[in-house]
Amino acid sequence: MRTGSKSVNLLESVRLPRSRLGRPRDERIDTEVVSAVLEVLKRGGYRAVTIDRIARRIQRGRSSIYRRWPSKRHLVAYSVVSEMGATPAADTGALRGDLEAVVGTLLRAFAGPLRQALPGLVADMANDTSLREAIRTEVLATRRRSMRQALGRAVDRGEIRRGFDVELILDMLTGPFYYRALFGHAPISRRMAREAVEYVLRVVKRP
Amino acid sequence: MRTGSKSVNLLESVRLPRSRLGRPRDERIDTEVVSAVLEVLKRGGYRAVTIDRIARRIQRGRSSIYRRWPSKRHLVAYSVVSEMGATPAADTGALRGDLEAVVGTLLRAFAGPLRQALPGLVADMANDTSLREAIRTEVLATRRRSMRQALGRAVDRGEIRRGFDVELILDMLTGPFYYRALFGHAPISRRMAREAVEYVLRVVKRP
Amino acid sequence: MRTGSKSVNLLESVRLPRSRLGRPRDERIDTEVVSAVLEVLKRGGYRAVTIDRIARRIQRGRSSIYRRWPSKRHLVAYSVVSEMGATPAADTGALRGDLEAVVGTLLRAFAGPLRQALPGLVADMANDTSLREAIRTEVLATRRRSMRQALGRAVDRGEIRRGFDVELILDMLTGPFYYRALFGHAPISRRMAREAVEYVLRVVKRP
Amino acid sequence: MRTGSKSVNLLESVRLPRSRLGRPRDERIDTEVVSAVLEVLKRGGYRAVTIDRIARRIQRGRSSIYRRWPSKRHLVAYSVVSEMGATPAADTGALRGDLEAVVGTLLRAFAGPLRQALPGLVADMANDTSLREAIRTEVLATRRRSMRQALGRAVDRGEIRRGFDVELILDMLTGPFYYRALFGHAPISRRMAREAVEYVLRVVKRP
DNA sequence: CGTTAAGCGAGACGGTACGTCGTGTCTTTGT
DNA sequence: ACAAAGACACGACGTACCGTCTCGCTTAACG
Repeated sequence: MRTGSKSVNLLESVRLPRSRLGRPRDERIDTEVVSAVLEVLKRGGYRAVTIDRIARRIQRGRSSIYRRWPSKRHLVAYSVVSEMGATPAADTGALRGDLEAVVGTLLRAFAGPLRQALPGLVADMANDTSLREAIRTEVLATRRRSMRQALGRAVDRGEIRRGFDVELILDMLTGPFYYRALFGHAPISRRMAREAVEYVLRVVKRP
Repeated sequence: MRTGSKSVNLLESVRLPRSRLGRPRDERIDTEVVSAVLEVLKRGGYRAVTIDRIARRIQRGRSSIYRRWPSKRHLVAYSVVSEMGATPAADTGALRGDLEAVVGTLLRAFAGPLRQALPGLVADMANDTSLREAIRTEVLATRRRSMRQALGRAVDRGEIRRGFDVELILDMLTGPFYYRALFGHAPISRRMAREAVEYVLRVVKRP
Repeated sequence: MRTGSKSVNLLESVRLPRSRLGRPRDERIDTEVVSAVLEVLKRGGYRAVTIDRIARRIQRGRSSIYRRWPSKRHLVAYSVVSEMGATPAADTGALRGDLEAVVGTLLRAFAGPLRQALPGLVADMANDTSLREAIRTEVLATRRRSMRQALGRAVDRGEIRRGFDVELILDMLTGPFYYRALFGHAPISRRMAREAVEYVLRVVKRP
Repeated sequence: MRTGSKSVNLLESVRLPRSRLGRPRDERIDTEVVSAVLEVLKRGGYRAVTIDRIARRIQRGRSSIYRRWPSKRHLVAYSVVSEMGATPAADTGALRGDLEAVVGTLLRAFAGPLRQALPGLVADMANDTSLREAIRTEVLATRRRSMRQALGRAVDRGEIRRGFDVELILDMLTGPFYYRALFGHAPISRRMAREAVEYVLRVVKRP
């Protein structure tokens, strides 16, 4: 966010330079809004997040929110993303370590408000292609890229075999987290995370 | 559905005997509603499904819908479930065959209107505990139970090892389907289904 | 009511002979319905009178009501009328006595459930010409006719002058009762009734 | 209406100064709504007045109506009242003149849409105490007060006797108008209005 | 140092879906 | 036939959000 004109980008590493003219934006509002969203999300779920409610909660005008995010769904997406941090990756030297870092991030993410927000976001993604793209490219893609690189390094090190379906491996590692978060049929636990890494390693290990 | 009073149950294996009193429900309406929902779902997604639109489409009163399902989300859930059929399983004699039957069902399911409905349903589940329970117990649980049994049989036959995390295995097999359906970052293909079975077998095969 | 086919007549002095075929109507239902209506009327006003509520209250089917009265408004009209009795009049030999008899009836009428029913009935009359006619001819007309006759007798006796606007006199005598009943700006009391007669006599007395 | 928050007051002699904050209400909508209501009232009666119909007719949102009036009945009441104008009275120097002014107003009122609206309003008044009070105090009370004053002046001038029941006299003068409007058993004519005044004068004239 | 462009708060506005309720009719089985 | 129960079509109600808009006021940087 934080652009001159509203943007579909969820994250922005660099603050886009805006016009110097006029009253400058109150930077505090950005933070206030996001944390209000996360709070409400945690307590009432996606449905409880109402632009009006958020605005009243932080004693600001609704327009101050709409000036920064083009719609409720973008706001929520941004809030969630900024909470869980986009940064995954790490190069520990061994595949197991790299994968454990990844599931560690997921573990933390699904403990927070993401869990509450996910269902609603997923629904909105279905109706808003731009949001879908944004989340796909700005959130998922980053993680997946770094996971793909970790697998690549392991192949190069001769740690694992080659020729497996990389994308599917990624999905088998992380899919269960999303799946459980959405349907809640089983807990997302540290133990489960450990096992998931174990099983994936078993699939790709040299024959 | 199809009970005397509105029910939270999504499916009913046995037609509950309803009171003989009064004008009997017009069975056709049930079907008409469900297929209208599926059609609209396919063409416009979850948001396009409106009780009013459905009613007008089939030339019925809105009350006839509300008499059968307590809310829109229950209606959609029921429609989708009845479309994909709750029936999973099969005992082919070999684990590979059993698992292939399972992913085959998923493959077909995510080709139909389920894909359109899933995001919206998932969101509603988050806001409606009763719906969540209903889907969990009436849809997921059935599938998972039969998968669990298939694994059990394979263990008994000595086909695979024991001591793995059954639930996680189930999630690693089916999770990727839901995950891809929701985020659309990769296609749900026959090939992918085949590989998924392959990888799972690799995890549970005897050492 | 109590006709073979539903009728618009509110009152029926003579029981119309109905077909002997089939199961005979349960006469008790007539009474039960009417008293239920009057009760509900008294406690909740016109709006509280719901065909469904009445039926449930007396443990009968709604159709048993619709079989007897063509609509809610006819039912209410009938109930009210049958409660206050259509009979006005009397020939006491002196105008004052005759008029006092009339206002006495009104006094009693507006003490009962009529008061609760009147506003709603009045509204329905505006949308249902047949009801309007029915009430006009079967309720008002009777009273007015007898009042007119009382005035005629007084003229003949030389008790009062002639040449006044009879209809207006009737309205000035009874209008205030309805007016007060509808708007409630002043009480309908015994004293007020007495004065009304007094003033009317003053208008028509010989010069 | 026209207050900051929705009000039960039907009329406001003085425009209450509303908050300067926020986008100001579009004053045109007030007028548009009211005249649409009056039109519909005239052509279809009370039942034809539907918030939705009114909104569509003037090409506005329904919320713009609900923002101004808490319910349909309040809207209709306001519309009717604002049409007939609350102001009666006048001091012509002679009682006859004053009373003629009063009945003149009534005559005009019952020629307009009031006649169509009255029955429905009367019914709603029975179910909504606040509306009842509003109409009583803001419409009837004003008229009656000025009539009472006219009678007082006449007494002071020695034009008429004292000791009569003022309230009843008011009801005998105006009651017949409402009575006839509601039941339609006799026309509301100029001649009838003239006679009514005549008769009332006869009642209160000095002995 | 005043102009000026933008931020800000409040709230009106047009839309759209929701779920409820009441009406009067229709359709069963049972009596 | 009537009785009881309840399904059915219809349509209004009032509520809740959404995202846009329009005010008056405030705040800096620019000129």
